[in-house]
Amino acid sequence: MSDIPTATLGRVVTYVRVLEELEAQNVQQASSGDLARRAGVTPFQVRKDLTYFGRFGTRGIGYTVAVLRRELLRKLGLDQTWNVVIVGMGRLGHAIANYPGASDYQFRNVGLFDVAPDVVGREVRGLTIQHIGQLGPFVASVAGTPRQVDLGLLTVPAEHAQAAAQALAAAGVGGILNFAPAVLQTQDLLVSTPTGEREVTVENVDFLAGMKRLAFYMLGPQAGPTEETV
Amino acid sequence: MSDIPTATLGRVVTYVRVLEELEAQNVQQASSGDLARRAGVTPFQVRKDLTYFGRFGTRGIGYTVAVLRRELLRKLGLDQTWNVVIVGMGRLGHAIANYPGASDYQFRNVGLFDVAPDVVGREVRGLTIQHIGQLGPFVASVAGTPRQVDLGLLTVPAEHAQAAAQALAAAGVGGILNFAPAVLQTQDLLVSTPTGEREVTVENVDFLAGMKRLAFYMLGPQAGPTEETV
DNA sequence: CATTGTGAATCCCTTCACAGCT
DNA sequence: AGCTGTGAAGGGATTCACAATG
Repeated sequence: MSDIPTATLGRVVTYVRVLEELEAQNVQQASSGDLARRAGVTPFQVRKDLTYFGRFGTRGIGYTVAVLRRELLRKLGLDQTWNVVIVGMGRLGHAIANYPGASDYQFRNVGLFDVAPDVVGREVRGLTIQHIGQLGPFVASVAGTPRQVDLGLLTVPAEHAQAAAQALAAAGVGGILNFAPAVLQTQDLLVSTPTGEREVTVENVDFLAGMKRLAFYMLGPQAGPTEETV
Repeated sequence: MSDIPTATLGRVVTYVRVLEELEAQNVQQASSGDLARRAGVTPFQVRKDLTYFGRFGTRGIGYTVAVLRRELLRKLGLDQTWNVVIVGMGRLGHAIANYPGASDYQFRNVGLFDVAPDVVGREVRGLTIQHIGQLGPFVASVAGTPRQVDLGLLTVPAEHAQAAAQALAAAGVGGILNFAPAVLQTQDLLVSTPTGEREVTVENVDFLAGMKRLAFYMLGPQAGPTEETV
């Protein structure tokens, strides 16, 4: 399934967002050029990217916004519900737990975890923050598909990221979105699946790195590339 | 200056972090293999990436941690102070304003902005949140180098991102770190420099997109690539 | 003798031109 | 006539092999 270039995957996620904007504006048809302009890429790129997922357009006309959106959501797995836990309920964890739009797209917070005694027990959006030690038993107790808890958001300080990731993998969480400025050593992060063990999948979101890249561009005489997605 | 591949730039920022970890552990020498392991890349990649910035190693020995770190920081512009404003003081803006480690690396918050009357006037870490209308006059009043305010962090809702970005560019802020799930149309975002006008430089940090990519990988039978940096 | 620095080879992604539909 | 879908060309980035060197 994953012979899709990761760059393409990132852009297709953007196209879905653009399609939603168009739908909200009651636009029914859109050409690759329309999508390209709004997504900040070339029409060639849009068409090529879409071919990885299927054939959705009508020659001479373009794409039907609602159809393309629905199809892409399905192919991306965003038409189903994904259970999410957050590990690390500091300010960032709180911000994300409360983020509007995270509940769109079927991402459902089902558990919040931390180690600090003064944080554990507090309630956020109807969920009680649990101690990280409860992660394993909690995941085992959740009913869901395809696994019980699909994604873990890691919002702990960098020095605890590896240990927390280990706890997530051990609990059976298959994908980690890592907000900590640290490189997770995935060879240690094994998660068991029906077909055996595999390394956990990690995506990093590092805004400090983004600031540093920006700073570097600011150095240049005529400053670097415009628009660069992390 | 910027004939450096953006992929390389992203990794070099990671190498700096790795070098800091090593320095904290009192490690004095490190080979490309050592760095590679900790950064999650190949030794080839480390060496090739470093050649874009200069020659730092000793054949047969490796790199001197302190020297390589210092040199890279200098080349990346991270040995100087960068003035930062945050536009959008919701939960995310607050989390970032309070983020520990953002003050390392010479990123200094100098101004906080929002539109909501109940937010304007509040104090965060010694800074009073100002109304977005004050952005222009405020930037003009700041003394700094190379420009007065170097970076703007955009943490407003997606539907206001373009307008807020416009305000930042008009005020003379040359680089924007965009946290909103929206594609900024940079052709409208012109900032004046000593050598004329140029488009503002934008980096996007989109954690919702990261979750969606992860969800897609979770679909695959044996799940996609491990470690993928946004 | 271990490790760097780097041209050359390879691979992958982007760009393009155009054939194929509607 | 217009726009999609795609094989082929082109360009970058990664990988590699090895010469250079403390």
